[in-house]
Amino acid sequence: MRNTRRSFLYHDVATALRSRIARGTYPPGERLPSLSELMEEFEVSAITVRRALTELTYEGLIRGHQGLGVFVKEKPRIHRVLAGDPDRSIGDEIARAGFTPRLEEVGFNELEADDDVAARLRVPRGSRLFMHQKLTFANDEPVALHSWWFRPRLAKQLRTDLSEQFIFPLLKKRKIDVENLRCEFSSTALREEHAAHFGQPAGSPMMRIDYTMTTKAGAPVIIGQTVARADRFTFEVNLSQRRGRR
Amino acid sequence: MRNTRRSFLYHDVATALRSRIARGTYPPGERLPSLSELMEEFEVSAITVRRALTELTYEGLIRGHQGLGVFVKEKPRIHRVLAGDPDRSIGDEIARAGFTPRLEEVGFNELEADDDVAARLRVPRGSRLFMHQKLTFANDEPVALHSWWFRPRLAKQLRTDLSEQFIFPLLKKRKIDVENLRCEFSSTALREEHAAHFGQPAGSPMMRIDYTMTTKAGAPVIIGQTVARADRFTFEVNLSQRRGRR
DNA sequence: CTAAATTTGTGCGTATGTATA
DNA sequence: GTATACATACGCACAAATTTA
Repeated sequence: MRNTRRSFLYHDVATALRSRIARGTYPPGERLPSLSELMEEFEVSAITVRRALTELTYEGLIRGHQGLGVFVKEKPRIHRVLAGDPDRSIGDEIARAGFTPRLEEVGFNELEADDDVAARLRVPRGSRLFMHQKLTFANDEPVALHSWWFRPRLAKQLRTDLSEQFIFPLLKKRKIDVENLRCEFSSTALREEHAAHFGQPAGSPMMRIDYTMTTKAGAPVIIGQTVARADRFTFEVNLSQRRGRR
Repeated sequence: MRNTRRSFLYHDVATALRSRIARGTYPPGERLPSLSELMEEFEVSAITVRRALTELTYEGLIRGHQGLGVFVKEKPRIHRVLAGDPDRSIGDEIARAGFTPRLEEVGFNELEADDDVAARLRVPRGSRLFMHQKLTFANDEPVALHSWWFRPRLAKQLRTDLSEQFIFPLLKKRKIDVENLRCEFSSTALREEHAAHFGQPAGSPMMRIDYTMTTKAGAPVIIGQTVARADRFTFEVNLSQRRGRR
């Protein structure tokens, strides 16, 4: 008798608020009624309203500020087209969404390949590699963290420009031709080690894209990863279907 | 003074549990200590443990069963390669992940195009269209909902096979050639109207892919959408970089 | 078959901390 | 300093699902 899903209070409240946001009763940027007002209106306790608000926060619909109130989030997403025009960078796309883009190098480190990276780059475990990490901001809010792993030679070749340029335009400029780009999209929770960069609690919903750039022969050249705030991004790819690419 | 992030109890508990799961102290499939045991160990109240568990549930790490306990989720993801080999369907990929795939038609309806669909298919608002919806299961658990919108003519042509076949192999069989496939990846919360299909609460983290199939000239032929459980899927695409595709 | 025990899940009342106006 | 409002945390009660006696 699993279908007799009785309803729960917090769920009803969350649903009601969701629909008000969707239909514009609470438009983007506006403040929601206070906790105590919502308690009165729905005739429930604080913890029930709280739980409903927590859910909507996870969904990226609202954001609370202590002492101020809870606000409906502005919705424009950054629309990132992967492997599109290499002259159009993620910076341009952030600007198109109406935000001011900024770029900040987090680190450029030498390290030894762990199991995961070694397998993806097809180098022996423990090999010397370089990792480059960059944060992108939209209106001074960090929205995506990009990590790239290079073999030493390529790392030295690109080092100076990496801190100021995005990688796709850079590769084009340096005439390093990458024949194939494999992207793996998944959805994760913000990991503890990345939480500080985003100023958000570990566990926030994130999108993750793992990149593998390969030569024509299929040998991996560069691997990378983007961890982006799930509520701020849409990623687009265009696939042309000319004969089976296998 | 925003950097003096004092720590919170529920956060500390969540972090501790997360790391135990990560390092295998609680291996996949195993039961976590009960609420009251965790309360004792961490010397916190029930509500604090509860909130930590709620977070891990949102992250897809654990799953609770009333009367039984809380269990670490088995992690194999279904790895879906989009526009890869058209002979390999999502069913095969579910099987590869170690689950039994199943397919269930949810509906085939005539409807009038709303604003969103009309714009994407480039038909007048209110045009007659057909929508086809299918659920895919892995071990009898619904994991993805696929929706497709067709113009009437195409809908009639494909109708009979749609309930039993996946769309990519079907198009190949019928020699309907689609020159370009645009995929837009985003991350959303499970909507109220879809919650019943998945037997999960509205707001659960989902991945969403919007498809637009176009002819060489760029005219949209079929549009579709996949809503998939974020914790169960990885989507892969392969982009070859031969000359700027614009 | 029934009853008790265990365990998760929902909900209330209350207190305290902290950020903002 | 004061008022407001969100955020965290405690103790308690009860409902629902499962196992065990």
